[in-house]
Parts: sequence; structure tokens; C-alpha cells
Amino acid sequence: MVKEEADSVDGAKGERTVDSHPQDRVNSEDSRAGAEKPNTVSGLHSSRPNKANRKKLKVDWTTELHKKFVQAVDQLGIDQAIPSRILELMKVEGLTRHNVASHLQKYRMHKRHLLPKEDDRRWPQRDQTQRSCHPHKPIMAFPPYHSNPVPVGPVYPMWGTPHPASIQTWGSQGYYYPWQPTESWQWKPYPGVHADAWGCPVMPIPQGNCSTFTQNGYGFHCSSTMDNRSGMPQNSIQHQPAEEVIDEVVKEAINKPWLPLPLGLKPPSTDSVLAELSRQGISTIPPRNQRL
DNA sequence: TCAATAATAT
DNA sequence: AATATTATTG
Repeated sequence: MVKEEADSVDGAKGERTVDSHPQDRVNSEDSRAGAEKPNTVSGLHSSRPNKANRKKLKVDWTTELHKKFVQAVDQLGIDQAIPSRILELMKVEGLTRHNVASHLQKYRMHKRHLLPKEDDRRWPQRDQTQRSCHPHKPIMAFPPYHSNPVPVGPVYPMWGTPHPASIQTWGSQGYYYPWQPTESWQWKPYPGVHADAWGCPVMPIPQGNCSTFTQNGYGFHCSSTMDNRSGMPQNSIQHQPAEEVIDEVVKEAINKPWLPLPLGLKPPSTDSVLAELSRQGISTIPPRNQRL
């Protein structure tokens, strides 16, 4: 049992391709995936595959699952981002509060760690199915005055990002998530959100790109200054910014709507934003609380 | 063995 | 609910 990754039908990928499963299977019992799946669950005794054994099976936090998780957290906002609520919002059968709590823990930890620090290069992605939306890895351009005139002040505590309610946003309207889409985390910047929604990089990178590229002032380290005694190909990013870089920028922009967009990013149209929201099942913009 | 990740305990 | 600890896995 252990992981329940198996059931991808196609066999093309070990992982499932798209969520498409409104209700994930958290530990599928299907041991049929080929003689494998040794019963790790010792306590599992044949009989009803149903609920009897759903105790020890591990939840595989696939991207899809995680996506839901993140979305739930997003919706709830940091105030309500509590395991039980998250659980509800996710509506994943079989998932327990504990599962969520555990994941939340990890989630928070990671955020804490890689946020205040330099690049928040996301976690390793375990599913490369839907890679970034930039097939050709265009390069991002940055304003020269990049030294960030914006007194972005303190680094936000990560989980408690301020609610820049009064700040002008990209869209013509002043709208955007009150609690802000704090997800600099996910493997995919925004699942299902396409380039059009968030803007596409359009310009080649200037040469002076070595320093920082995030609006915060921190960014990727200049590889030329690093001692690569190991002779690693680390300078690769210099000439060809990985999608990570792009992701980085996009995320940065998403996370800090109140900052000016970096050159090369076009703001999403209000329409696309709304469309995306409704796509995600959000037809109404929650003012603040979801609580009752 | 070790690191990562989820489960379980406090 | 949050955090700490333990267990499992690769």
C-alpha cells in the first residue's frame, strides 16, 4: 500500500496527470498494479477494503491533492487556515484532519524557511506533468532601477502577510484577494492558470542580470562570484534563466501585487482574473471571512 | 545511513 | 490546533 500512486491508467506516467478526480483517492486499495504494493500495513487484514484499513495508509500528497490544499488555504486566509476547515474545503474523501494538519505543518515550515531567505525556489516538484506555461523559456527582463525603490519594508512573516487593502492593484479595479494568494509555495504557480492570466514574459534579459531579480532585492546569487570548485554547471542560469527564474518572477509578482510589475510582465486583465476565479469555483469574491 | 515526508503523540 | 516526535520509505 503505502503510496497509492499506482492507478494511473495510461502508464505513461507514474503519476496521475491531471486532477480530474474531484475526489481524490487517498490510498487506493487497488493493490493490483502488478504484484507490487507489499502490504506495508501490517494491520490490514483482507476483508473489506473499504474503511477497515484506512487507518494506516499513507496519504500521498500529489500535486493535485496539494493543489486543493493550497487553494483551500488560500480561500480561508491565514486566519481560518485551520486543518478542519481546510479539510472541509478540500472535500477529499478519506482525507483526515490529521493528514491535513500534518501537511499544513510541513507547508508552514517550508514557507518559513525559504521565505525570509533568498530565493524561494519552490519545493521539488513531484509531478512534471504540467510544467510551466512557458514552453520556450523566454527570458525575463527587469527594470534597471531594479534597486527596488519600493520601501517594501519588513519581510512579512510569511503566514501573516499584510492585507494591502488600500493598495492599487494590477487590475483596473482595486480588487484582489484580501488575504492575498500567498502561495509562493506550490509546485505549480497556479494550477490551471495560464500565461494569459498572469502575464507573459516578453522581453529578453538585459545582460546585467546577474544580481537580484526579485523585487525584494534578494534573488539568485551571481554565479560568477561563487566558487564553483565542483565545476558545476551553475552558470547556466546566467545565460538561460530556467523556468524557475521565470516562475520566481511571476510568483513574486503574484505575491506582491502592490509592487510594480517587473518589465516584461503584463498584468492580467480583470476578466481573466475573474474568469480564473470562477474556473476555480469562486464566483463571488469573499470580502474577508468565510466563517460563519 | 540519511533525508524527506507522513503518521502519531503531546 | 499547533508542535514535537516517531515511523516509513527511497
